Amino acid sequence: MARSERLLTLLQTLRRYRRPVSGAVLAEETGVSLRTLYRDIASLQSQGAMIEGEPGIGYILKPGFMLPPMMFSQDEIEALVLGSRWVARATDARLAAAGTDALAKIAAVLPAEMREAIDQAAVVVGTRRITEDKADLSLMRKAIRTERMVQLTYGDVNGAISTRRIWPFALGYFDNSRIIMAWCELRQDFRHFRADRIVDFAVLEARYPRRRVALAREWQAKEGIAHT
Amino acid sequence: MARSERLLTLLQTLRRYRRPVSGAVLAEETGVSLRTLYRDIASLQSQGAMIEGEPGIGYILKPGFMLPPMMFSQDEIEALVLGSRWVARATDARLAAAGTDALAKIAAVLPAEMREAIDQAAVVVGTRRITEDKADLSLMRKAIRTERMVQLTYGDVNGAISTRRIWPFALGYFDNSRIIMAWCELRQDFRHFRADRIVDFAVLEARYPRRRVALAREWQAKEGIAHT
DNA sequence: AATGCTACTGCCAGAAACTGTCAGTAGGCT
DNA sequence: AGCCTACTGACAGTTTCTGGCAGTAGCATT
Repeated sequence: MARSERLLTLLQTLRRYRRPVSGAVLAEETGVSLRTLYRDIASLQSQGAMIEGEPGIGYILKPGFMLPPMMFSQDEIEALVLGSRWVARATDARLAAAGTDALAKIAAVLPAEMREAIDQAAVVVGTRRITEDKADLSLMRKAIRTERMVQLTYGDVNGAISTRRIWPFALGYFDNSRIIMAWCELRQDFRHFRADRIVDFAVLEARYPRRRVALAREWQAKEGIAHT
Repeated sequence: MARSERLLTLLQTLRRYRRPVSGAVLAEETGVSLRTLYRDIASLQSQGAMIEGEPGIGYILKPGFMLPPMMFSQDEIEALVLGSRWVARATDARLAAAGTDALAKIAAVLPAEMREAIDQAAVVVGTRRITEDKADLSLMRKAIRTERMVQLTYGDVNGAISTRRIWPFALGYFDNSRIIMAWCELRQDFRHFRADRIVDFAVLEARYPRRRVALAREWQAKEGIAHT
């Protein structure tokens, strides 16, 4: 197997394990000696892969993804730039920061002329400044990703405060507000919750009993709202 | 020089030339024999680089960019996905298609579990369906990129049709409309033009005498509208 | 039609890089 | 203290890469 392919295989193998893996195991799985494995790890790290190794423990890959080299057309780059810019402007603080970071990473590897074009791009996003949310939406996104139940304290239209347990499966970014879509245990039905009306919430340890994707599909069928 | 670095150098060299370059020239610039250069070209092509070679002509790199391998965090991937999705939904047809393509390319190289998460992502974009434009905005974007003058036939608020020559330097995507920002020769000042009020336009061969970036900066200073 | 320039492929020997083995240092866990 | 682990250096064998050569074929100009 060619070296470059082997490195991708190694990365894939590392991803499979959630706990630290010893170099010996990785070496056997990729069919290579331990010495070479150490060299491969070093090679991946020098290319930006976030692999951490500790003596007595093993290797672990920080969550995230390594993209192999790929080609984007001018339009595609422009779309990525514009999209990231919109994210940076119209979503919650943490996701916005991630959008800015991603943009910076891409800009760093583009030729100088194109980098300048990005800094002062031909495409501009104009959106009303979004309303601020008290709730930490990055936490909510994590709950959605990991399919965790959420204990929600919510103020409805009339200002009445209620507490309920929900199964959040999607987060919608609309022109001027963020909406959490969830199954509501209280109502035994799908409910939408505006982020700016959330008084407080806590992510519970318990996973909800259904798959997020299935919930989203069912909701889509019921509500008939396009969301692609 | 390591092979992988050399390939990136070759790509960079290819970008510098706008006309077809012979393999011999490229071989000398990258400090390698002609035979090896042919191998390098083949290697780049197999990695997705859009390099075209014709006997008797030379090599030419189609516009676009090759991203080297790089690492994105979970949040950054999510930001890119959400951004592309917004682009696919809220901009003109061609840019929207580019956004979808870029998303597909990224999805194709992510591990299966993550691909599924993208298909039915935890983040959803909700935007009012945009109004349709008669004008082909991809042409306008190209005019902006190449700093070409544009002959514009425009209907103003009162429905009065006028024709003027403008120097377009930016395209803004707002909640419900697209706005072309330009220097207007008729008024000798900056003007905004709503895309849905454009009756017709033609990209002229003549380049306008100022740099797009400079115009954008000046406009920004004058209007004081944040656009980052 | 002829000539010159070019892309592209196969072959082979020398050069370079990679790989495995061995030995040794150092940090974390029980 | 003992075990597991990451990590580094040295060296020989192996593999891959590279350059030169020869040959085929497409494009443009004369």
